[in-house]
Amino acid sequence: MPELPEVETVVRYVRPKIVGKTIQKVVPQNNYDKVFATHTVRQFNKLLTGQVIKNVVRRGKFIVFNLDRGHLLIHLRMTGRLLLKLSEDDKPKHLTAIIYFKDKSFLYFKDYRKFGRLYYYDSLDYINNKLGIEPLSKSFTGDWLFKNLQNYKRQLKPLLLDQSFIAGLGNIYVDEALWSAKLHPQQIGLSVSRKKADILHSAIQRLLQTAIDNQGTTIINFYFGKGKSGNFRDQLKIFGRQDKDCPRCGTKIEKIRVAQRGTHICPHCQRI
DNA sequence: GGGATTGTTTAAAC
DNA sequence: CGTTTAAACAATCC
Repeated sequence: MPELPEVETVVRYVRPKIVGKTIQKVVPQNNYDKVFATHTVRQFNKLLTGQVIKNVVRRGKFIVFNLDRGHLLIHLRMTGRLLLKLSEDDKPKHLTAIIYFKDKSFLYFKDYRKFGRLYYYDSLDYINNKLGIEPLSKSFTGDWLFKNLQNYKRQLKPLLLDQSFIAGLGNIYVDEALWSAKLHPQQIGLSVSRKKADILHSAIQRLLQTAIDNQGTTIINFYFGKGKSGNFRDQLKIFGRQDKDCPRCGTKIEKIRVAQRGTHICPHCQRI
C-alpha cells in the first residue's frame, strides 16, 4: 500500500539507476493493455520511444519520469512494484509492463492486483491541477492547514485522504497522524482549532519524514530493490493494532469504518 | 465464495 | 447548484 513515503523510497531507489537511459519501447504483459491509462499501446510507444529519462521525481503518490519532452507517470496503487531484476518468486503472470531501454536493460512493472497504471502527459499541468499541496513542501504550514480546514465541513479522515486537498496521504499515515494529534477521524474540518491544526500539521510532516528516513512501511506488499522492505512498520502506533493497547493511555484500540474505510482509533484519546 | 483491500472516477444524495 | 457522500471499478487473496 504505497503512500507518499513508500513512493519516495521507490523514487530514490530507481533514480540513480535509470536516469540517463533511453527508452526503446514499453510493452504490456499478459495482454493487460489497459496498464496504459492515457493511450493505446501504439500511441504510448510512439510518444516514448527514443526519449531520455532526465530525472525521476515524486508528485503525491505518482512516480514521475521527466523526459526530454513530456512525462511518464507511474502510479503503484495497491500492489505495484518497480523491479530492475526479476527473482525466482517474481512470477511472469504478475507482470503488467516492461520498459525496454536502449542499453538492453529493463524496468519491470510487477503488480499482482493490476490496479497500477502508466500515464503519459506532455505537461504536468494536468496532475498539478488535480493534486493538492505537497505535505513536505514549505508552503504546507500550520497556518495553511488551519485556513484550508475551515473551508470544509467534511470529516477529517476522508478529507485528509482526498488527494486534491493534500497529495500523498493514505490510510496508514492518516490514521497515525490523527491519533498523534488526538483528533477523531469523524470530526469535521472547520471545527478544528488553530492549536490542533498546528499539532496535526507537525504530526503529518514528522510522520512522513520519519517514514521516509526508514524507507517506508511494509504491511503486506511494499518492497523495493532486492526484496527490501520498509522499516517504519515497527513505529506504527495505531494502524493495524486493533484490540491492542493504545501506546499513550492503554485503552484498547478499536477498528471502525469511516467513509467506507477501515479506521483505527483510540476511543479515549480521540474524541469529537 | 463473500469480504476485505486501495485510490480514483462517476453517480447520487444532501 | 455546489458540496459531500456513496457506489463502482480495477483484480486478487484468504
